[in-house]
Amino acid sequence: MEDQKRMMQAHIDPDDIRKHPNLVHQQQDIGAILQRIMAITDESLDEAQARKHALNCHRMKSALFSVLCEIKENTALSVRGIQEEVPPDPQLMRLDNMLLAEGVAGPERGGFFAAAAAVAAAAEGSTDDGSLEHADYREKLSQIRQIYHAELEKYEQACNEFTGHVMNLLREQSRTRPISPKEIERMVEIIHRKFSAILMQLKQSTCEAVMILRSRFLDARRTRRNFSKQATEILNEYFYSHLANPYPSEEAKEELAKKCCITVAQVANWFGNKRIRYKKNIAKFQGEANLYAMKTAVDAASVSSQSSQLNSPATPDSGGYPSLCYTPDGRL
DNA sequence: GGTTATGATTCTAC
DNA sequence: GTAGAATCATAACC
Repeated sequence: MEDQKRMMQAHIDPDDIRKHPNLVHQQQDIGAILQRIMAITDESLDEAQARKHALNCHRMKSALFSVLCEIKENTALSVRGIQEEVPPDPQLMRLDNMLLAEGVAGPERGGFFAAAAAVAAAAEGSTDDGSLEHADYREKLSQIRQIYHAELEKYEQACNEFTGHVMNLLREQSRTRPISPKEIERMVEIIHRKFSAILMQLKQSTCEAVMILRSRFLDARRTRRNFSKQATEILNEYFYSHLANPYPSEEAKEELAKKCCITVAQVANWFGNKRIRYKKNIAKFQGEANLYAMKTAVDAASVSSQSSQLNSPATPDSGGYPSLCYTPDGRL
C-alpha cells in the first residue's frame, strides 16, 4: 500500500514495476533524497554542508540531476522561452546601416570613399582648400573608425571574458545544483543582450561623432565659395533676359549648371535668391538689368549682322559691349 | 573691424 | 515639390 502511494506520487506505471523490480527501490531512494533536499533549509550550515556533500557523493545523484533538470526545462524555462523571441532592434539596425554607409563599420572601401566623394562634391569649385579639407575629413573619419574598432574589440573581449566566467561558474555550480546546458545557453543570451546595450551606446556615440564631423566639413555654408565671374554673368544674362518670367525649366537649369560648372541645385538656389533680392530692391538692380538687357541686344545684333554682313568693318575688341555711357543706376 | 554681397539652409504656404 | 521669405555663415570690399 505504501509502495503504491509512493508510485502514484512518482507517476510510475505499475507495468514498469512488474518488468523492473529494482525501479521501486530506486524511486524510494529518489523520494528520500528529495525529502532530504527539502529539509536542508531547516538545518544548520554545517549540517547542510555535510548533507550536501553526502548528496554529491550519492550513487543516485546523476539520475536525480537529470530528473530535476527535466522538471526545470518543462516549467520555468519553457515559459521564459516564449518571451525571448525578440525581433532585431530597429534602432540598432539604423545605427549599423549608418556606420556601414559612412564606412566606419564594415570594409574600409565603399562608404568611406563615398563620404570622401561627398566632401569633394561639397568643395566643388574650390581647388587647394577643398583638397586640404578633403584630406582632413578623411583623416578625422579614419580616426573615428580606428577608435570605433578599438572599442569594439575591447567590448568583444570583455563580453567573451564575462561570458566565459559565468559559464565556468555555472558549470561549477552544476555540480551542486541542477543546471542544464540549455539554462547556461540562456544565461549566455542574457549576458549578450546586456552587453549589446553597451554596444548600442558605442554605435550611437560613433554615429554622433560622424554627424558632427560631417556637419563641420560638409556644411556648405562653412565652405562657401563665390561663383566665378563668368558663371555669375551667365546666370545674370539668363535672369535679365527672362525678367518677365525668371523661372528656368529643369532643362534650362541643367544647361546653365553645365555652362557655369555648378550643380542644378546651385542654379535653383541662385535663381531663388536672385528673384527675392531683385523684387525687394528693384531700383538697386536696375543698372544691372539695363546692362544685361543691352548686352543681350548687342549680342543678338552682332549675330544677325555677322550672318548678313560678313564683310562689314570689325567692331572694337571690347567683348561685344557697346561704348555707351550709363548713369550710376545703369540708365543710358 | 565693420559693412555689404552672396550662396546655402530652413521654414512656411500653396 | 516648388517658391517665397527669413536667416545664417562666409567672402569680399572698404
